[in-house]
Amino acid sequence: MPRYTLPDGSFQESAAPLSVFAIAAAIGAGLARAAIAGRVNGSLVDLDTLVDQDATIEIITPTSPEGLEILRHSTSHLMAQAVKELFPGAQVTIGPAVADGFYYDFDYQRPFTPEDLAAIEKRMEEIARHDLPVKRQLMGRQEAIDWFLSQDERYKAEIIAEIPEDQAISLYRQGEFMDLCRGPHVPSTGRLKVFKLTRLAGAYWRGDSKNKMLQRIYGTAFADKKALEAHLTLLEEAAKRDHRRIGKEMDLFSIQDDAGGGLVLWHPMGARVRQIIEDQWKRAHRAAGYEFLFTPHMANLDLWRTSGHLDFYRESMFNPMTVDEQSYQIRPMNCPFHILVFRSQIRSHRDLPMRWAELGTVYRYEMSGVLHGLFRVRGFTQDDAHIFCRESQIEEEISAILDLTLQTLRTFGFEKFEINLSTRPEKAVGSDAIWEKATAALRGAILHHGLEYCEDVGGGAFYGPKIDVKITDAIGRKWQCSTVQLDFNLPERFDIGYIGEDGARHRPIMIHRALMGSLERFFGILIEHYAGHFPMWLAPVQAVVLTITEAYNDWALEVEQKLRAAGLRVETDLRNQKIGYKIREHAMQKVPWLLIVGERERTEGAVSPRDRHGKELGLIPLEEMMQRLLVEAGQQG
RNA sequence: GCCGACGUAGCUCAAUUGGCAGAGCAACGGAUUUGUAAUCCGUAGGUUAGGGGUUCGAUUCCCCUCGUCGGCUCCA
Repeated sequence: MPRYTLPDGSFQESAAPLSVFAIAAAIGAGLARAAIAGRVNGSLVDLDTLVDQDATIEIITPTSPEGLEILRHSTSHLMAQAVKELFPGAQVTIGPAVADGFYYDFDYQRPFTPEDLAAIEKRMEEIARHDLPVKRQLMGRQEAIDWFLSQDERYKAEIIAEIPEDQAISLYRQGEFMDLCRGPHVPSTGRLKVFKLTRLAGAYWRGDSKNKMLQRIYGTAFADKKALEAHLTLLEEAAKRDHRRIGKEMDLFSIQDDAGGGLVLWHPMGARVRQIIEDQWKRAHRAAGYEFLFTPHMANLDLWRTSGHLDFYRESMFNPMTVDEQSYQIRPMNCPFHILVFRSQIRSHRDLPMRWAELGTVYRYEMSGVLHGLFRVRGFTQDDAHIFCRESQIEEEISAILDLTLQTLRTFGFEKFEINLSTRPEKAVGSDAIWEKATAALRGAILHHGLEYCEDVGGGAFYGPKIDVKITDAIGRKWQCSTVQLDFNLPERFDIGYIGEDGARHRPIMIHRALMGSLERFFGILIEHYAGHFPMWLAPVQAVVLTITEAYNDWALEVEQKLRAAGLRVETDLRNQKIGYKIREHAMQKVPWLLIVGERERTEGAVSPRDRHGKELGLIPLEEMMQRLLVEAGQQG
């Protein structure tokens, strides 16, 4: 008599073994209707799985993250079936659920077109309407390979051949369509109601550019129409916030062919924001005990040979240039220079830790196809720093870095963080002991801050463990900017050392870290986070004084001059235009405050402010408004 | 780099099956002196990304180059 324990701790008993579906039905008719799969003792299974012994059972519905993933995975099968019906020669390859939808890769003799997409979607709806049962079956390895080969599905046969021996081969059948899949899946195609094919793309078989290019069709699916619409709205919102578009509208920056792809030109308004960011950064670093360095943009190729970049970073570097018969390399990183500064004299343990920061511009070769606005460029400025310290100082230093990181990110308006600790990969330099110690120190620093984190086992770089911090923006997207990375390699390669208390020479620990990562990318993220509506302290123009007519130019200029003298970024618009026209123009430029001046304002030494939401504050004496603006301009975070 | 889509005035977009390349905004000139998201009139603005081909004729069809956009690990 199996006993089924449910998530709430209660349990169901049954005289005979029940299927997951039957258990759901026993709990409630509503749950049975919503159920698409189950979790039995922690493993996801199909609804018709018979549970013949005691087990913990959870019923999966499309509203849970796992349920949604199953729904999307099943929708990708539905799409594959539609494609096979419409394009019989197409071979199916893989079709997983991904972050916000699913895809399926096909090999077909000709490219699919947007019209094909519409036809596929229509056929999917038809198949869904037929409500075909989706049935799992096991098959012998060779039998499965033979079957797929008989269908001329060579990719599937290849996949099966690589499945570990101890794993069962399962197939899912819906109508005439049968696909290799681990499952689980929804019980029938009728459960797939809300889906949409979104785009076409090329994708290499197994993501390897040496392999054949397949055709990927992306789609998404949701539990209900409302969720799909919410998703589409989010996409629209993201498009509205696109930093490339806002960057152009607000004249912040450009990237032009005449200079080259991935090379950013910061226009005056963008440069203002950058300068504010840099000033803030410098203040915070001074307070945190950093010194600043300036180092060259290129160096003798030998430096990069010594650092090892020439070996392990070559694909990301521009080709060297020849100067006086010597090879020079434009820098992809700043670290070797900081090492040279360290090595320029004998260092004592009393000097450590040394914290050296640099807004260092680096150049990296990115394939033309991956360049993307400010997010993926070929030249960018890192808010880089290197800390040289003793082993015993690691935890304290990392802790201080985390402080500075979170403080900085909060200053720019980010509140939600996700922390990742990456540990020793298989191929690594440095002794197990040092890895062990360092990783423990990183962990300790994270815990010291009471932060939650995920551990990415084996995800570290070969030269040391690292901590990455992801931020969440205003519309819920995640971005990784900050990274703190221990390095056991470079100190070794450059043979740097310090004299310890014992009079012997010791190897310092080197920590690389960047808070914003790339100023260009961070600026792009800020633009999208705020949708161009920068808070006062970051806004390139904080206020514009608008005149009703030319008669008030004198007062407008006086207002501008006074606010400027107080340190505010203010402009005047004296143009002979209607006030509505001027308001519209500066509102579209997302200026936080518009100060309107006319007869009444001049007489009373006042302004009539209008905020960025269109709210009019009425007549306010200039002095009072100036104080308000100064207070707002001082607020960060 | 590879696959696909795209490339028309500074910007946003038109131009029937191949038949004189257009509009709005912006710019410039003039008028208007205006009270909270577009005042009116006028002027100028183009090697239709670049190159080649087919054609009596190409923005339109074909080829090449350049660029932009969406993708190219997310485990059957």
